[in-house]
Amino acid sequence: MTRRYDPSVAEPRWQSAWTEGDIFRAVSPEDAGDAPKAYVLEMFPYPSGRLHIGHVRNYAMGDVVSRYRRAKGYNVLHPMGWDAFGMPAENAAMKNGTHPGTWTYENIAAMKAQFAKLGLSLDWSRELATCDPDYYGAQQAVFLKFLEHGLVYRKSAKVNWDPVDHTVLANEQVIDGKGWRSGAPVEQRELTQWFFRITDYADRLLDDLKTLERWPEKVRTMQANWIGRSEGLQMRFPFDGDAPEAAPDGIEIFTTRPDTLFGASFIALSPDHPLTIALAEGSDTLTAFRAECARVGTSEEAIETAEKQGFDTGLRVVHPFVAGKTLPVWVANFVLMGYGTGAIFGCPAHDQRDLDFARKYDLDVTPVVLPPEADAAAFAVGTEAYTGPGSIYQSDFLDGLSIDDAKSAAVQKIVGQELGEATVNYRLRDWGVSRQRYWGCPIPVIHCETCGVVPVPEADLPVKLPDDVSFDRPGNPLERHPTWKYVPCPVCGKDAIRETDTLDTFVDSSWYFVRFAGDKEEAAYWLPVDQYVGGVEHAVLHLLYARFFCRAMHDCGLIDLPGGEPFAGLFTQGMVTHETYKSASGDWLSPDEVERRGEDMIEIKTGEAAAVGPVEKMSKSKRNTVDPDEIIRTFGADVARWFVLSDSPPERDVEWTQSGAEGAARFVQRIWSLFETLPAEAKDAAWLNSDGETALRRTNHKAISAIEKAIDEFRFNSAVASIHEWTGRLKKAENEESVGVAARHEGLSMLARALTPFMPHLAETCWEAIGGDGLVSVAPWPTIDAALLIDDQITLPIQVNGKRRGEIAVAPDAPAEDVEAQALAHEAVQAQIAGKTVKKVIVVPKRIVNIVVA
RNA sequence: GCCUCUGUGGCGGAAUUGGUAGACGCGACGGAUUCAAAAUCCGUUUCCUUCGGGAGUGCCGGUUCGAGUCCGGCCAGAGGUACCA
Repeated sequence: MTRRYDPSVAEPRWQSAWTEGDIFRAVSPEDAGDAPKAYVLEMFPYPSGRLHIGHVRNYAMGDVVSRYRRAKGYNVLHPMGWDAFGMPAENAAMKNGTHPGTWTYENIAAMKAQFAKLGLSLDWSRELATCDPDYYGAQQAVFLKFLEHGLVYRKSAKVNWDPVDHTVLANEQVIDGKGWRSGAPVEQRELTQWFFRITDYADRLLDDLKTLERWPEKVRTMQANWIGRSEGLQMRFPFDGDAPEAAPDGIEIFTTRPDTLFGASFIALSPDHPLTIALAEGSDTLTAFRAECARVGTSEEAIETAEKQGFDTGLRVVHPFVAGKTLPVWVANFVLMGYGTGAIFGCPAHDQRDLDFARKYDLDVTPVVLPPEADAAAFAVGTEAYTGPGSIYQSDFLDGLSIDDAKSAAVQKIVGQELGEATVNYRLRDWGVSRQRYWGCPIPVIHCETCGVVPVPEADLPVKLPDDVSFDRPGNPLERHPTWKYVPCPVCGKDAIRETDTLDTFVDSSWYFVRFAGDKEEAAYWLPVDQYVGGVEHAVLHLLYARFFCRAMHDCGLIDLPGGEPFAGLFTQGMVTHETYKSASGDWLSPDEVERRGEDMIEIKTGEAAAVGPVEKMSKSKRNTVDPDEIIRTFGADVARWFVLSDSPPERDVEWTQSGAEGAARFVQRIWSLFETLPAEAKDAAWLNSDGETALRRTNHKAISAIEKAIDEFRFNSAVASIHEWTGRLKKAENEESVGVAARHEGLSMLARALTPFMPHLAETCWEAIGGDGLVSVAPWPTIDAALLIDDQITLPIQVNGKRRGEIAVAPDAPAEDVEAQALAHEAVQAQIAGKTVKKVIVVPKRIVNIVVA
């Protein structure tokens, strides 16, 4: 009779053994010998207070890689820390009156206790929290270095302003154009803010994407599109008649389609264009229009999805190519000031947005690109702009040219007329880092009336956040603190004012992995991160900022990372989702408030039927969250880890189900029963050299090979499937007389080691049971005997006209003629081809045979 | 709106470079064991079928001896959209 494996006993026991042995501490470069290094990192968590299953999935994946690399002989660095600044701490402070620091550090303690139960192979000796003055002080030093190197500057930029709460709102806090607390329509305000010159690096950030071979293609594409390099024409349209004072030389526009200049029917200015602002001073209606545009907030999504609105300024500009032709100048809400020059020319026939606008305001639509094969006399544009290929027509000197040739010709002409020149434009904007909030890294500068902006002297760093702040009213507590901001100017000694803005929390996360890696010298050894694992939601912002930051740090001499790439390998994992439930009265129910009875879902408390809703991302509001602690208490950490790695491919979402967790728990016992039933003498048993033994040994070695490949390719669900199949085979072998205990022992010894990255506690117990040496967590990965991976015979499917009709067994290296003959001789195949002519036989070695008949 | 991705049985999903669609797991059903149950073990499980076979990977079309995979066009969902992290 086997005794059950009890995770509640085994897991704490092994966790203590690992901690006592300090086995996950990274070995310093000088002690590492020949071992290659592997820096494995998961995106560090925001200390919200509780780990959720999504975290468990993220860290389980990183732990598989980390433990696997360790077993393969790598010197592994696998650290953990806390992305500890941010808005939720301030929101909690406003709601509960707790200090953001207290709230944050309590959350860190609670989450660290949860981490400990997961059995992760983390090196906690390098733990950091970004809200620790040690960390943000070092960050302030980096900021000042950037400032010194001209990578930081100040300019005016817009923020969402809540006119009732008198506070700046994050985009997230603007809901349908209204402040989330006050409900008041948001306004826009211009503030002087700090910016990082990320656009100076646009070309490098774009070009170097090519070198990131171990990044997902989609992330590289997203970043390339985000940077958005486009070659085009910057030109000006002089005014027809007197120019307004604000734009004496005309209106500068940027276009990527100079080939369609003959189709131009209007000029559109951004509501924030200097000319628009100047015109609004003398026009109440334009002022009102601008205010209307500001209502939607500052997010690109809101601006782009808002209904297209225009305002006719009454001004007209002259067309550069057509004598006597003039174009009206409009202000349009879809033109962004941040891109190009903040002004465009509209060619409705070949741009959908321009067309929608032109139809709404009854502006000319003149097609100038004729689709291939189209008839010039008949071609017309209705409600759909034509953006495809074709040749230029109705365009004087451009007639008959291809789009590309016409672009060059138009640019050349404009250059000749001294109206503009070819330019490269980026969608990427400089990174605004100023935040009007308390819980962030103070920007280490002082504003002096005499000396201007003065950096805080390095000896005075860190500029610490004051603790005595209040959150009883909205706004930045640093701004209204009685003393904090009043300091003498470091240069002249006169009264001066500290900067009260703090840095964007994306700055904190742009270099934490550098900090983990130690001082400049040690970081040069560890960097870049070999495998980074995190959510795909960070594909652009965080991952682009970190790439910029490392280049900037290298260029300032702060780190030694010539390529500038922080993450050599990247994996983006999917979310954990769960069914949602609603009670009869329509309230959200959590999974532990319902139970399944047959086909129906019942609310336990009331006994009433509960409605099962769609599977969605776990969220507090929908109450469809699952607490990892609860899972660990019930099933153990190994089950939680195993389940989140099991079913779905890591890059896709996985749905948490109770039955799936129960299945994983059963599997744990099944594995344990394999080890429990192996006789003690198996360790020293002799080989039988029987066919049965060879067959099992083939399975063992093939399984390890498949698992290795799956881990290398980040297909953990495939590794899990392989382990399932393998254990099924090992279970069968218990009752096969032709299989000796030596082969079973080999299999189990390999299995224990293969399980270690996934279920380390169970693996330790199993390893111990078969008399393994020391801790399996530090045991080397099994060695594969390549000879055992090759089969003598393989099964080949036979198709007739692409339909499978049978299969034959052949040697892997059988000549094609023999395979063909054997296939044609097959009984079922004969029946299919009887009375027909065999036109062709396709033999794909080791794959398939297809017989084509007529 | 724009960028990116995803879509395969009752469910999660598997399927080298285009080569046996449904591995593996969950659920369900049947059986063994048991006084009975739990646990465990074994088996069946894409759909239709006249049992020969036929259909089938979101929808429509194309390329190919052969398409889940490649191409064109749709539809639906997800992530991002620069102050959520």
